[in-house]
Amino acid sequence: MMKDFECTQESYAREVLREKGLKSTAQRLAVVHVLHTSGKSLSVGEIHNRVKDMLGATGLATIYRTLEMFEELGIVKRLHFPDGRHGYAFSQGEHVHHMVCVDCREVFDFPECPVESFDYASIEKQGFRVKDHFVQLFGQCVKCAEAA
Amino acid sequence: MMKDFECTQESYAREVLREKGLKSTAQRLAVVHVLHTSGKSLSVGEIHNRVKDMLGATGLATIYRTLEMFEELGIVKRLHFPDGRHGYAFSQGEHVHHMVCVDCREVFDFPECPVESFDYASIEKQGFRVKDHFVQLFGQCVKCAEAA
DNA sequence: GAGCTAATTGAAAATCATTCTCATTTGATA
DNA sequence: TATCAAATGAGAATGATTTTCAATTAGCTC
Repeated sequence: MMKDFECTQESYAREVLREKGLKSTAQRLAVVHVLHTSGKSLSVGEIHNRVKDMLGATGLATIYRTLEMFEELGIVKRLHFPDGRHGYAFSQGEHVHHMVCVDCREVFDFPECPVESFDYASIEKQGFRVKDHFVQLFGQCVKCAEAA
Repeated sequence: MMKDFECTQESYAREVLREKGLKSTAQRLAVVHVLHTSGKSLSVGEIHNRVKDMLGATGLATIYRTLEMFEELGIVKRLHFPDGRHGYAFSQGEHVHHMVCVDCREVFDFPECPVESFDYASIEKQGFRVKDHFVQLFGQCVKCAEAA
């Protein structure tokens, strides 16, 4: 039970989990595997289904718990879609932002942060202290552009 | 029934509604009023409560319908919070982004768009055509910084 | 101002998403 | 391999959102 599908991403997750004294369960590694190999962002339900394909019966609550934990650990990133839905994508801890194809939901990284270089002067003048930011691009990927 | 609380923002909303052939109902104008005067982003439930204070019994579904419609019309903007919740803020159609105080949820605009000036070259090279973006800053406003 | 009509609403049910509870199982360590 | 806290599964509970449909109303027209 477990292994078979081990790869760099799972090792990375194992490492982060160990550091925090958390257990590397089959379910948790399966979530990493599913998100990493899918290449696109997935909804909670999709993740649940794919994990069930790998492991058999798996509680939905476990998926929720795992995703919440992984987000805090920086292993996954929650994405918001224009239609109000959201999904999760694998993310190896670094500061990257994502572009999402609105058609196929595939996720692409762009490591240059558009906000990083932005001059906060006018904002800080109002006394607002910026602590974090959320940036996400929407568009259409090559494949979907061609298909259209 | 209606009026009393008419102001520039309501007029603006009326105008947008008329242009689209939609009706300016008391409920719709109340949503505009509530969002505009609150100055901060509100959850659907908060909006519902405040509208009920103004108008008496009002269906929650109407609030949902109104917010969805207003978002399409550019009258309100949906904001996402780090904890997964979301809220709505008044927005007069222009392209602005928002900073949200994570403590009091007050919303501040910043009209300069950090992404606008960003060089998409490396992205477009991948064939990805950027169509829209979502940018939101999180931080702490003066009042909350002082209170802490 | 009254009448007409399509758009809008309220209320409750239905659906969908998320969290909680608790008995059972399992990973990590010794 | 025995131990035990951590993690899981199943389903109930909660919360958010959408749908349905009969009743109401805004925006005409006269």
